[in-house]
Amino acid sequence: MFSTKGRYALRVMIDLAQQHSDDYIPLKDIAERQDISKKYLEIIVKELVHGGLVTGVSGKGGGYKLTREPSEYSVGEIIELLEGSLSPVACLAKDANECPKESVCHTLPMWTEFYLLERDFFYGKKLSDLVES
Amino acid sequence: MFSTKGRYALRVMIDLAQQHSDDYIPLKDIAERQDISKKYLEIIVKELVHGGLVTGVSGKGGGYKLTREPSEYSVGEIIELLEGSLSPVACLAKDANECPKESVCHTLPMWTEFYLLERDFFYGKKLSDLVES
DNA sequence: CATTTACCTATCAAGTCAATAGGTTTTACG
DNA sequence: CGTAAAACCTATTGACTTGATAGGTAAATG
Repeated sequence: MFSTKGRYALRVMIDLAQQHSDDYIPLKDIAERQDISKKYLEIIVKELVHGGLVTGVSGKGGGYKLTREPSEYSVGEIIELLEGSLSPVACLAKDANECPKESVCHTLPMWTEFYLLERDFFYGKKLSDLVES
Repeated sequence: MFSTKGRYALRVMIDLAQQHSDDYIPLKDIAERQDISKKYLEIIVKELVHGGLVTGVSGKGGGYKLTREPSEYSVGEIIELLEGSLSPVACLAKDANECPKESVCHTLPMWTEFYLLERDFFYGKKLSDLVES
């Protein structure tokens, strides 16, 4: 199951996409609209900034803004940034050390197949798809 | 990510399927072959018994046995029994209380679509498919 | 009656989750 | 220059989950 980090990040991104204004949007406004603690959102938005998905500007009139068009974000990259990996099992995650039983594992082909399916699905979905619906 | 409970359960089921003997297989043997703590497997196998996927017999000569042919088990039911649900989000899980924002949720259709995809995948995969590979 | 096995209850250390708390720095505006 | 608004930063917390371990009881076989 996906945690709130990935799901809230998605909601923040959708919220920003819906404003289609060139202004910076204060986190306070997003938190109120989405009914999520602003303090908790800070943690999540920080990662979005570090990942280059949004830009933040301090001070009065500041806030956050998308760095690209909504159609240029995939849901997969947003979730993967916050959740770490979409992999169903640890041995397939990017930073995994190779499993010694890999060559005799009866389940690895299935996990790999599912992982590809999942990636195709979430990288195929664009942020703009969610805004419109 | 799936936890060890679901993954170990799958390995136990595969191990049992591979014995294709009509004898009961002691958990000790399975634990040694799979290199998993027998004590920990007890917890997992108990749930397989309660779910009716295997039968257990106590005493000398006892152990565990599948209740059906390997081709009659789907991977989905095994994982779902141990992991609780395949749902990517809490609001889609079986015992979920209805979300008040359901009607305005921009992500629910995507989660639902993914959930169906996932279920199709794991219920389509049979235990026999894993044993052969 | 001794051995082997499943079966049962409880406990535990470490980690993760979902926040909260309390600040500092940056910027715009009057 | 001062003040308000905003991002940004570090730390902490309580509850829960994970992945086991411990120590027994009950059942079946020879």
